[in-house]
Amino acid sequence: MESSNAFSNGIRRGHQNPPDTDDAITIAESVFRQIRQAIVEGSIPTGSKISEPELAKTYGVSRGPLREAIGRLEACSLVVRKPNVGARVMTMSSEQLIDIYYVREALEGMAARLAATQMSDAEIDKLRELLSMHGSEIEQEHGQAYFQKEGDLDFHYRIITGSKNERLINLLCNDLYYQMRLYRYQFGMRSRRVPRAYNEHEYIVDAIANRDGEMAELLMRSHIRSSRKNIEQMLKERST
Amino acid sequence: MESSNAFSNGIRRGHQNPPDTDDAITIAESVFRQIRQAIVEGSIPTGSKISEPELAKTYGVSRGPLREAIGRLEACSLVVRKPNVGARVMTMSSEQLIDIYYVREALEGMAARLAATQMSDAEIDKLRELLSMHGSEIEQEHGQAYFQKEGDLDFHYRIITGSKNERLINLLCNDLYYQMRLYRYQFGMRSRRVPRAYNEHEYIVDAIANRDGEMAELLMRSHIRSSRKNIEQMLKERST
DNA sequence: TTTCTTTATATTGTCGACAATATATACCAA
DNA sequence: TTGGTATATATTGTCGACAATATAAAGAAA
Repeated sequence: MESSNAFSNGIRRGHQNPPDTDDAITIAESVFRQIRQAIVEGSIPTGSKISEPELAKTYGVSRGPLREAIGRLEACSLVVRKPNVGARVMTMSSEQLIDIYYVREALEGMAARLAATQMSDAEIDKLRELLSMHGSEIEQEHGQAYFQKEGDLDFHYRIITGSKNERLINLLCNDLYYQMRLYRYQFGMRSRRVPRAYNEHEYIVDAIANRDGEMAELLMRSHIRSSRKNIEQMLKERST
Repeated sequence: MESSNAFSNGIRRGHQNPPDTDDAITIAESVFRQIRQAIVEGSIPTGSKISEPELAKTYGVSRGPLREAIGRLEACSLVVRKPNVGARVMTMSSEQLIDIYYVREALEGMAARLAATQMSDAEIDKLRELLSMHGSEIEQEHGQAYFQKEGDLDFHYRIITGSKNERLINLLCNDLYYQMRLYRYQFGMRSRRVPRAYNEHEYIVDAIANRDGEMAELLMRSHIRSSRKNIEQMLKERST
């Protein structure tokens, strides 16, 4: 089930969506998105082999565009390919997961810093709206659902795009965040820090609203660092 | 002319090079590297169209592997592709260049922080050697050559790999740094801050040797920020 | 039985040809 | 001449078939 946020088709070009003309959809691109979705949802389990003839039949396409799709999946690290052997859906080791958190800390910290100067007042207002909506959802469902779903990602997504830094946006939204979603499926762990995380979100928005980039970066980094430590703790408990 | 540093064939997998077995080279991969080299060197000028039939003839391969190569070039943003139209070698706008510097500031700052705890004493020693070698080169040639060549990149490269963070390494060394090299060709601007940059490098190594990650990150970020401001200044002067 | 070699099978990599789309040229009307 | 339409050309996207490589199965030697 495709969620309603903006992850679905990646990022458009540039800062403002220009007249959405002529982004013709090719078969390769289409099957790429389908497979990506299947991987992130877990329909194609992690570690499983990507058989070209099999998938070609499944999606009713030739091997040509399929291989191109696999190439793109490899580019965003969702599959790993060995020459003359084939491609497998990535499996994230604990170390790799932690690695990603460090990258996120650096990148999203910068995004928050830039967002503090680049986001329009209107965007900030909308972000506040989103957050308060999340707040009431959490009260209703005792915080279970929100972070399970894509709500948390939605918040981060807004700030990332708010940075208006094309490269930053592409890196985070087209690569890392799909891997994060895959990991959520693979590890299937629930966050125990929903209320704290929500509060941290609020502080971050405050800093951005105050146009305090330095503070926004600090808070975002701390926020992601806490997530990482939470994960590390869980991994430790799990391994004993 | 391929320089002798390790950029040539990207990054191996993992932290230590495992027995270099079975990384069979496919035609697509081979032509990918050739074209990438040509783009970075300027043999294929920025903005020019990538004609599939033409390049296929040039490199003596079929369009199949060539298209795969182009796909990989697109993945690291060296070419930009429009469906049903074709691919062009990327042209970096000033804004895009600045965008990259922000990403580098975040990522390499984190790399320096991690390197301070992850690099072995031996690695740090070697880094010091490299740096002092650079120092004497600068004295000899009055600082002209060093940063023109890949020496500067070499230094940064060491620290990035020193982070031992696979994801970080891939992002920086496989994507961003090729684009930096392309930009150096496209803009063709010489740095006026060679002596200062060299000193900054020394401070960074000191911080790493002291195992002071916090400081290393601060210094690296400051170092890259200065580069960015230098570029911004040049761009301003150039535009008037 | 185990281990190595050899054969058979399947999958990936590569190629050339065809279809679909976009660009360039020629033509006509105003 | 200018503008628009229609044709012609070239390029990209897609397909099916063949070659090269790896994996699985079968057989031989210890």
